[in-house]
Amino acid sequence: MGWVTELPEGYSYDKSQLAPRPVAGITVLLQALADPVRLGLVRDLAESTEPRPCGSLVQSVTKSTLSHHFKVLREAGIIEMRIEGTRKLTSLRRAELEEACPGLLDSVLGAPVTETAATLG
Amino acid sequence: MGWVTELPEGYSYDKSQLAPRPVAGITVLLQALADPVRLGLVRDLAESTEPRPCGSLVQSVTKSTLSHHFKVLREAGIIEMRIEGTRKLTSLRRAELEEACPGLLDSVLGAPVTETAATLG
DNA sequence: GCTATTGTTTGATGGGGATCGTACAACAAT
DNA sequence: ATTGTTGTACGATCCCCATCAAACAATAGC
Repeated sequence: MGWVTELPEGYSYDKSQLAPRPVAGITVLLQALADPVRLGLVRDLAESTEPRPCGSLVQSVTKSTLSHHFKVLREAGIIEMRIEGTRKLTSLRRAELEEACPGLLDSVLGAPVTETAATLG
Repeated sequence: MGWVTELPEGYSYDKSQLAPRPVAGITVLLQALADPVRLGLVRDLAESTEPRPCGSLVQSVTKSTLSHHFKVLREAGIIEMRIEGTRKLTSLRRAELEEACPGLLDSVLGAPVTETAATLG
């Protein structure tokens, strides 16, 4: 494993990202959901009962951008990931969200899809 | 009323702001609520049954900034205002919000106040 | 070893938004 | 008219964020 000792310049994965975070406060939650791409991700995740690999979701955006959005959702405690081979399976943390802010997810998911990534830019 | 005919340079109030707008789509709604100052305003409005003048709410911010936030809330269809003398009385549009996105306002108002303007901004 | 796949990190860029100060609008009252 | 009160518009500034390209991390399989 030579790569562990020869990192370019403080470059490495942040493995703590895999530990699910506590659900954030209401403002951070709303900020995380108030983006059309992220809301689309959450909608897609809500529709499938099984956890899904990142790449199987919305394509209107680059991998790096998608990874950024996943990070925001993770840090807000909205989603969690687990490694499976070279993939990371993502799932909604419905129970934790419901406990932290009852009704929020349901009301957001129940709202009509008015804006998409294309609509808002 | 000489002031009506002698505007400096396209400078005038936008009177259409007083006509209540239709409640915006979910993304715009969430964006409007995802700011600690605006969320504080909404909380304050929700606590008082009577409409309140703008100046009687949160003071952590300048008048102009406050006016900006009210504009955002108005354009999202979250609040409405009516003129009374030199004041403008503001009120939450609970029924319209409930119809557009059932449960959203209740879940947001029910969430604990974790972040304030001081905490985040 | 090498290669392919999947996701992350960094750095750069562009746009939007929160904030403020200042000037103005609109009305009330004297 | 002048003054006071309440809110709005404009311009400037600053900071955050969404986006991308390119390089890397980590695993799987040959």
